[in-house]
Formats: sequence, C-alpha cells, structure tokens
Amino acid sequence: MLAHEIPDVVICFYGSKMNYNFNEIEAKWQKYWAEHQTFKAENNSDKEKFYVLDMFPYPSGAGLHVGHPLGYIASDIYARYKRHKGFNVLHPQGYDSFGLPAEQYAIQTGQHPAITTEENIKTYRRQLDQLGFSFDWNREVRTSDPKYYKWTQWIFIQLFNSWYNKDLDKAEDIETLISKFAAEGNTKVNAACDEDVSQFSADDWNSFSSKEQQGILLKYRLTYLADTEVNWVPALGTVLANDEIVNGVSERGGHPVVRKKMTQWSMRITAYAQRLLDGLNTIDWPQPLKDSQTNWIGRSEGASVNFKVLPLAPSEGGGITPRYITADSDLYPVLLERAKEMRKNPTAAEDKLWQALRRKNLDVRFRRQHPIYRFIVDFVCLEKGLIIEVDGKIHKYQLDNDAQRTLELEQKKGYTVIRFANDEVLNDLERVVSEIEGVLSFLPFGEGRGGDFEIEVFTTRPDTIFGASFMTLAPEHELVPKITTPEQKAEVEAYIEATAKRSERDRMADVKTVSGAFTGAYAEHPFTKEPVPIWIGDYVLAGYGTGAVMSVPCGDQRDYDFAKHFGIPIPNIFEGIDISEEAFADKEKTIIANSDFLNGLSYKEAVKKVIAELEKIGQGKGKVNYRLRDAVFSRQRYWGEPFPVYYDEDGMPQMLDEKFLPLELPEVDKYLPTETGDPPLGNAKKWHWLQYGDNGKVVSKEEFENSSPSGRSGGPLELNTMPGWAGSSQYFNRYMDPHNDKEIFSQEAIDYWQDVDLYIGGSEHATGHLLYSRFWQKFMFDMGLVPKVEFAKKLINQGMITGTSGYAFFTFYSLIDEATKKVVVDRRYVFIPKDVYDNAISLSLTSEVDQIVKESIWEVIPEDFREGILKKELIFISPIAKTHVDVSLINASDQLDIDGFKKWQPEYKNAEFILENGKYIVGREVEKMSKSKYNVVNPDDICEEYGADSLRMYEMFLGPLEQSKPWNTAGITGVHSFLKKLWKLYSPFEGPVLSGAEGGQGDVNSEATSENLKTLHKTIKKVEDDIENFSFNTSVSTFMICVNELTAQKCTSREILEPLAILVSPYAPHIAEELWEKLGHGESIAFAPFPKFEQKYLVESTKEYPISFNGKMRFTMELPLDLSKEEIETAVMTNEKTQQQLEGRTPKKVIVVPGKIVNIVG
RNA sequence: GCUCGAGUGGCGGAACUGGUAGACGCGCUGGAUUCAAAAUCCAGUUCCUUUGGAGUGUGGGUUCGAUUCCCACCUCGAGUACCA
Repeated sequence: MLAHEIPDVVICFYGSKMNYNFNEIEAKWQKYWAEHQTFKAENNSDKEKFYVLDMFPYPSGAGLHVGHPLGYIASDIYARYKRHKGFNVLHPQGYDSFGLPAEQYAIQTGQHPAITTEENIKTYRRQLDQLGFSFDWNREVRTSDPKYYKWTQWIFIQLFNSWYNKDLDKAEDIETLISKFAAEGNTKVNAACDEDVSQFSADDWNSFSSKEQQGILLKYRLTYLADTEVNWVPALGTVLANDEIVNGVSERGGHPVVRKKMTQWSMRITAYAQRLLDGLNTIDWPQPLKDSQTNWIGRSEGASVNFKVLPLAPSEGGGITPRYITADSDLYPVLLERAKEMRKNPTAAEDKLWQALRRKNLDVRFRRQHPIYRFIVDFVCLEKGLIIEVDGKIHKYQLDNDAQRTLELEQKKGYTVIRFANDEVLNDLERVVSEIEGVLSFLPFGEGRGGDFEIEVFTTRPDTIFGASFMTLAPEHELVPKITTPEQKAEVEAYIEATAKRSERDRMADVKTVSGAFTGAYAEHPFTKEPVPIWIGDYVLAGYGTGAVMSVPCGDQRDYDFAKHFGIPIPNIFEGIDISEEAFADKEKTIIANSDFLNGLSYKEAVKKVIAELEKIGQGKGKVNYRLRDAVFSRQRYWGEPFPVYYDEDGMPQMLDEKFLPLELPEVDKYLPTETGDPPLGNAKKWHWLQYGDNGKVVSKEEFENSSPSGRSGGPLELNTMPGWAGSSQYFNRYMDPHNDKEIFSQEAIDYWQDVDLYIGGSEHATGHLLYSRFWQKFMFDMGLVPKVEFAKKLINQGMITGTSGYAFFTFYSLIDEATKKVVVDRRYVFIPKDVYDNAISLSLTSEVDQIVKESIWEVIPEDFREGILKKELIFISPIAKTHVDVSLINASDQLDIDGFKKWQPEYKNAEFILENGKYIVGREVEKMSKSKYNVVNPDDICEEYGADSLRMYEMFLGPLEQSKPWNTAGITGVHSFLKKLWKLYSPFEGPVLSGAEGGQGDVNSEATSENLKTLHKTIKKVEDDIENFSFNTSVSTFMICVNELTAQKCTSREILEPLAILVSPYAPHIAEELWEKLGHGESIAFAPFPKFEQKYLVESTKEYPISFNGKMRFTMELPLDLSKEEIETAVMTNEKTQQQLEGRTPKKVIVVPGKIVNIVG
C-alpha cells in the first residue's frame, strides 16, 4: 500500500543512480551484446587472429554448479584481453551432446535422447549466458546434430580410405597401396598393418577375388574391422576403450569389465605412436599431461628375439635336430635334393592346390614336397600331422605303391594321409580345399610330431640374453596348445582354465602370488644352443609385446620370483653382484659376465653387440615397442554417430558415398539391445541401404529384399555407433566454418585460423580426447586438410573447485515415564558442539563417551526426568554421529541457521541445540561437490545475490587457475565490496544527484596527480603480466589495491578512471561496460585499446632500504636511489640504530646491493 | 612399486631471475554509526616466556643472505601399475 505513495525521485535514488545495481546492469549488457552480436568473429580480417577454446561441455541434466565455469571464466578473460590488444578473437562454444546419460534416461522413460539433450542444452545456455561470456554463439556446434556429424562420418570415410606408409611416415590414399599390390605384391610395402598379414606377389594379388582383396586391404586401412579382444561391460551392454577403464572397472558406474572377442571397428592410432610422442616436445602443454600421454604411449627400446622350439626329445645321436626335419637321417640329404628339384617343377594340379592353400590363410602351415621318413610327400602340415597327396593317372602299380606309403606313414609314423586325384583339384578346387579344412579341424595339434615353431619375444634387456634360463608365455598365447606335450597337457589346461576364471581385477589386485605351468616343450637358446624350458604364467600379459618373454631371473624380479617358486636355475651373469636375495636390475651398474662374447661389457655396449650378433644369425633385431593399442571405435549404443557403412552380399563393409551423408540415426522403439543381442540399432525398422546409381536411401529389410537386384548395391547398415570421442576429435576445426555444408571447413577459414592458440579444459581428458584429437589432426595434416600438425599450441588444465561441506553433530535420546512406563519423549535429536563430539570420538571407552554426552545434553533434559537419568533407568541415548548440513544454511562465521535447518529436514523439526554464546557452529570439511553432501553451490543463486561480475572475480580470486581449491561462499563478500567501491569511484560521473547524497561531486576533468598515475601504471603493468602468465588470482588483488589507493587519493580524474575501466573489463565486463557508458562512450568497451604501461610514472628517487644483520631484517632506512655503494654504507653505519644493533662490535663485512638491501655481517 | 605435483597464519592464498615472509581477501577482536539488525567506515590480527626472540613439513648443506638452489627423509594429492 505504501509502495504506491513513494515518490518517483526516491525510486530513482534507490534504483539506479547511486547504488551498484548489478542485476539490472548485467541483464542490460547481456542483452546489448546479444543484439549487437558484439563477439561475432569474422573469418577474414586485417587483424591478427587469436583462437581461444574451451573444452565443450556434455550438457547433463543437473546443470552447472559453481565449479564448472572456472575454465570458461579464465578463457573469457583471456579472450576479452586479446580483443583489447587488437586481435581478431575466435571464442566459440558448443555441446558434446551424444552420450550415455541421455540414453540411459531414454531406456528408463522412453523419451528420445534428442529431446532430453535439447532440454539440457537450454538450461546450460541460460546458465552460461548469465555469466556474461563473450562466446560467438553464431558458431555453436552440437555433436549430435546431423549437420555436424555428417563431417564426423566423413572423416571416418577418409580414414577408411587411407593406409599408413612407414617409409614416408604419413598416411596415404588407399589407392596408392592398391597400385603397389598390383605391381609388386606386399613384400616391399612398409606399412602400419595387422600382424597376421601373409605375403603375396603381384600375381597373387591380381588373382585374388574382390572379396579376398578387400579382406587384405582391411588389414591396412587406418580404420578397420577386425576381431578384437575388447573390454566388454555386461552391465552396460557395450565395449569400452582402454582409457574408459579404471582399475578393471568401467570409469562410469564402476561396472566389472571382461575380455571378449568381437568384430569391431578400430582406429589404427598405433601408426602414429612415434609422431604423437615427438609432437609433445613442440607444444606448450602442462608437463603432467605430457607425462601421462608419454606413459600411455609407453615407448620402450630393446630387441625382438626369435627362439626356435625344439623337438620334444633330443634326437638319437644326442644332438639337436630341428623339428621340421622329419626324414630318416641317412636318407635326408638325398631326399632333400630330390624335393628341391620337384618343387621347381610342380604339376598343374599341385601348383593350383598350393596357391589355394597359401591364400586360404589357414592358421597352420603347409610345406610342399617335403621329405618324411623315406618318402617325399606332396603337402604336409606338420603341426597336425596331415599329409595330402595329389595323384596323377591311376594304374595298378601306383595304387599299390600309394597304399603301401599310406600304410607306413599312418601306422608307423602316425600321420593322417588324404589323397586327391589331379582332376578333382583342377575341376573342383573349392570342394578339395573345404575337405582339407574339414579334416584339419578334427586333428589335434602337435603331440610330438614336430613343426617349426618360433617364439618371438620382446626384451628391453637383450644384454642379459645369456641369463635366460627359461621362457614364459602368456596363458592365452596361441602357441601354447601347439607345443604342449601330452604329459603336460592336463596341467597346462587346468592352469589356463583357472586364470581365465580370475577376473581382470583379481589378477591386478593379486600381483604377489606366483603361478604358472610347464608346457613340457623346450626352446633353443639362440647362442648357446642349450634347451630352454617353456613355461606359461599369468604375469606375462597377452596384450603387451608378443605375449612371451625370455625369462632372465637374475635380472628381473618377476622372473626371479617365478624361478625361485618353481625351482628353475638362476644363473648369474653380472660381474660382482650378489643375486642370492633378489634380482639385479640396475642398468647403469651392469657389467656382463658368463656371457661369451658379451663378457666385461657395460649395458649399452652389450646391447649394441648382442643386437648385431642376433641380426647376423637372423634371430632377432633391435626393436621399439609401444604400449599403445589401436583404439576400438564401435559402441553398442543408440545415442552416437551411426557409421556410414553397409555390408554387401559378401559381408564386406562398404562406405556410403559422401553425397549421401549424413546418414541419420534411425528411430527405434526401444533403446536396449535386441533379443538376439544386437545393438539397439538392430531395433530400427528401416536400417538397410538401397542404392541404384546415384539414388540411395535407407529402407526396411523387406523393401531391400524385394527390390530388383539388377544394378543394385547396398545391404544391412552397421548396427554399432561411434564412441563419445568421435565427435570431439575435430570440433575445434569445425568451429572455423561451422555452417559449411560443402566441406568440413573452407580452405580460407583454415588458412586464416590455423590452430587453437589457447585451449582450456580438464586434465581428465589426457589419454582420451586429447590423444585422439592429436591423432586425427595428424591424419588431417597428412591429407593436406589442415596446416598444423598439432591442433593446440598452448593448453591449460584448470583445477577442480571442491565444496566445503558443513557438518552438525548429534545424539538423540528417548524418555520413559517412571510410573506408566510409557515413552514420553521419542527420539529427540540433540545437536552438540563440535568439541564435545571431537572429545568423545577421541575416547575409546564407551562409558567415558556416555558421560561426556550425558553431561553435554543435561541442560536440555526436562528437570522431572533428571533424577531418573541419574539412576540410568529412564533414558536411552544413541551413539554420537554427524550429519551433512546444507551449505546455504551456514553463514560466514560457520554459524547454523537453526530455524532454516529445522525446516530443511522435517525429522529435525523438534531437535534441541546445545549452544555456545547463543550460536551453533558447524564443522567444515573439504569434499568434492555433490548433491548427497549438500555442498553444491548453484551459480544462479550467486548471480542473483552478488552478480555475475562478483562470481567471475571470486572464482579467479580463489587461487591459481591450475590448482584445485575449495569453494566457500562466505568469501565472495570481499570481491563484491570491491566492485561496490569501484562503482563508487565513478560517482562523479553521475548525472545531477537528488537529495544531496554523495556522487556527482568532484572534477572529472581534473588533471591526474603523479600519485594517481603511479597507482594506475603500477596496476597496468601487474595486470598485463598476470594475464599473460594466467595468474588471474593476483590481478584481482592488484585491482583491490588500486581501487583502495585511488579512493584514498580521492581520485576523480577521467585520465585515470577511463583506462582503469578497460583493465577491469576482462574480469568484470558488465560493470566495465556500464562505467564506460557513464564516462560518456556510446560504444561497447570490448574493443577499447588496452592501456599502455609507461615506466616513467613509476620512477622513484628514494628507496626504503631494509637493513639486515646476519640476514635478519631489523629496521628500514629511506635513502636516495642515486647513492653509491660507499655512500650507502656510510649512511647506514653512522645510523644510530645500526650502532644499537651492533652493541659495540665491529662488523666483519657489509654487503650493499643498491636498490635492494643492506646486510651487515658480524 | 614407479612417475609427477604440493607442504607458508584460524582459512583461501601472495612473495619477479636467492634480497623487508605472510600482499589481497575471508574469519576473528575492538571501536564509530544505528532503537536494533543489516550495510558501511576506522583500528588491530604469524607465534612466544614481548627493552627481545622464533618462524615457510623435518634434518643437513651451499651463501653475506634460502619459502626460493642442492642432499636425505616425512606427509598429502594426482596419474599409472605384473609393460618384459
């Protein structure tokens, strides 16, 4: 009622003229910036470019808390600063909007993830806008937008169409590889590829079917489909990449992970391992981040050594016969000679079958024209003991002969012999081959028949090779079933089964237990030719190196423990080292002994020598090994980018033509895997690709099957989607030209913007996003699409802002009426002071605790009951406990708002409080911000109460950007009152002021005093240095000092206040704009030139010298700066205080540093 | 275990290439203003056995002088983990 009667002038007085009305000011300027597109960046400009980037957020449903915008504030300050410095600044923002939470929500509620995402983005945008960021929102990207993911799919296609040429050390178009294959086969190609590629000649290549060729190319492409051991998370129904697994459980949700073989898309990031490592030296990124990428890539130098597996028993003569020599020894030379002759002149049928068997890529090896026993057989697979004979014309004599051979080979030597006629091979090759495959699948491995297996190991200590007294294979190693002897078979299989059962987590948690099994087989030491026993053990990992090690117990603790446990000899090959207790692994102190040609050499010398010797005998070479694995790129999820891939009738993957992109996500009824276990996209009704010439579309399975096959291409589309990091691996380049629908970005745009100058984001992306992005950038560079090999010159990891939780301490009691035995007070909470709690907690005796608690709550217990309590009859007291208190109920002095607290949690409605000085003081603890700890602070509330400028300044003021630090709302009053003081400083620029309040006074055109100028220029210098060094916390205090000084100086001069407004503007842009307007400017402050620092205003004529005695400062003396050393010394020594300090002693020495300090020693 | 980072008042933190330790802010204490509260303003605030002395995790070292450089150790945090 009264409000209506308040005259307008008063409203005006309280409204905008006098007070710092931040809500009004901030809304006004946010509107202005949006309407004027103040921060829109142009792709061509005479100005120098500067690209400031934030890691774009995943828009989660919870919205922002006060910790999230820290990095955005820092980057915004830098971006605004660079605009003042005359740069054309690109400062974009967008959303990483594909991801799990929206999908999980969809599974629970059926709401389409796109809708959830859209809603979350709205909240994010509102929260970001209210903080006054200078983002160019015209360039917003969203990874889940088909217009954006069109280009993610496009890059995928480029990767598919590329291979890595190790000779040129760059990616190339797959066509260049195809021409090489057609011209010279693959023997001379030096490419990053799968390990299981077999060699072929140009003729072989040209005779391969298209399907076979495509199968081979897949082993070379930079993204490829392969059966991979993956991290399968049953609880999530998907696979995860290595960087998404932490301690054997999923990073999100902590679900158990199991190893599983699946056909998956992978990215050949390993091709770039060395370049990813080298590139780290060229970029200004935090050392810890570089370290973790270096560790992740895990380069180690050493050697690869091949060990031949020996026959199971030494040969009769006592010597060692290689396994593949299976002929009788007396006949061997003759037979071998003949066999060689026959190999040169194969029959047509033999040749055809030989080619077919080689091309088949069976996981066993065939030999042709091989001497066995006293015969030469056409083909033999030694591992399985299978002999294949191809017969010419059949007549009686030969039939008898063949039968005799078969009989001898099968019965005496235990081989399996199958025969084919020439005609069969020539006319029906396919049947012949499949018959051979059929027989092979029935036959067991090995069992004493020989074979010529080699075990390749990787070692970083080839110098210790003479200390290798056994070998250890991972239980999963493919040779294990092939070499295990019949006697050891049961034990080995039992061990393999036992390790398979242990989860990854158990295996990691339990590294101390030594376990393993002997295979019964021996390998031959490459130099001593001694037999070396082959063991299996789970301390050898299948996924690293070759999954096999040469075990040197004297030089490796794990090998040592293994040898000790199983009683394997531990030969010592180190000069003067005792290895009776533990292995010796110090490379620097190594002198090799008992090692033939390595004796007396140091580690470095021995390594060089042994590698040369290994190369000489063809059993090894120097090798660099990486821990980095290829990255699995398939996810069994709905809410991600669909692959632009369909499978043709041969089942081979085919890329969609670029003109059909984007391939949009299909609609599905439910977001779970199908009943047959297919990923969610298997639920889509329409998910087949149908194409005739230039016309292609997504259709249903039925429509596809009913369409005319003539001229048709297409087939079922890929059911997996891309992982979270797909969309974020090139978004920084897309920002340069985000609306381009012809290209991923125009040449002009990338030529102008080049790369990111400053990238700010969290360190948790070290081995994920930041590694993958570097990989894609290098690929894009190889393709000639981007001009820079590294996408971000400088990167800063902002620290986490933690919460400051509040705790209240309580107990509760119940009272029973003595007479009626009825409960009169049930579970009454009593909140006790923190020190009572601490005191009680520190005691171990229950009775003492009881005593303390009872004493403390005594005063709140009604008098009628006190007597009963003393008799211990009427009361039940709970143990003491503490509970979180919502931080909004606590004031700056840690005092609890008791009424608010009682309303907040109904169960405390009747709680009693033991007060101290009329207050209840809570306990404080620094913890991660989370809802369950009631310590989350919402930026909306802070903006409402203190304004965005206060929030921005306070977040910077908290401490160094990269450090993690606790949030405490109480402290914000400091920066808030600074802004009020700043506002007040500009009051002379108010219009005519009513009611005689201060403001409007002071001569705005008065000349600045030298004091004013000194304060200003000191501030310019410090703030400029601070921003360049990202030391934002110290420049906030510099502003405070500046404003305090100018206020004390009663400065009203425009000459000072104008530059000051610009200095403040990056930090507190809203108030700066408003003050700028008050100063009479009609345009935004955003592009006003940064004030120029001038040394001349800081020149001093005197210095307040600290006078120290033996390094301790005792007093100061003001002296002119132009005094010489001697003059200073005289002035100091004649000073009365100096004599007082010396107490008559004569100083030994007087150190004078002009302009700095005087130190008197003695 | 290994790698990296950090230890400074009641709290967040400052101190440039070794040169006045504790800037700035919070909190606290006292005062002014006010019926009162909030807000605002002023003064003080490292500790102690206070004519002085000690002090930057601990112990040594280099130096005229060390939070800063070197060595050893302790504590906390981050990353990584049977990587051959």
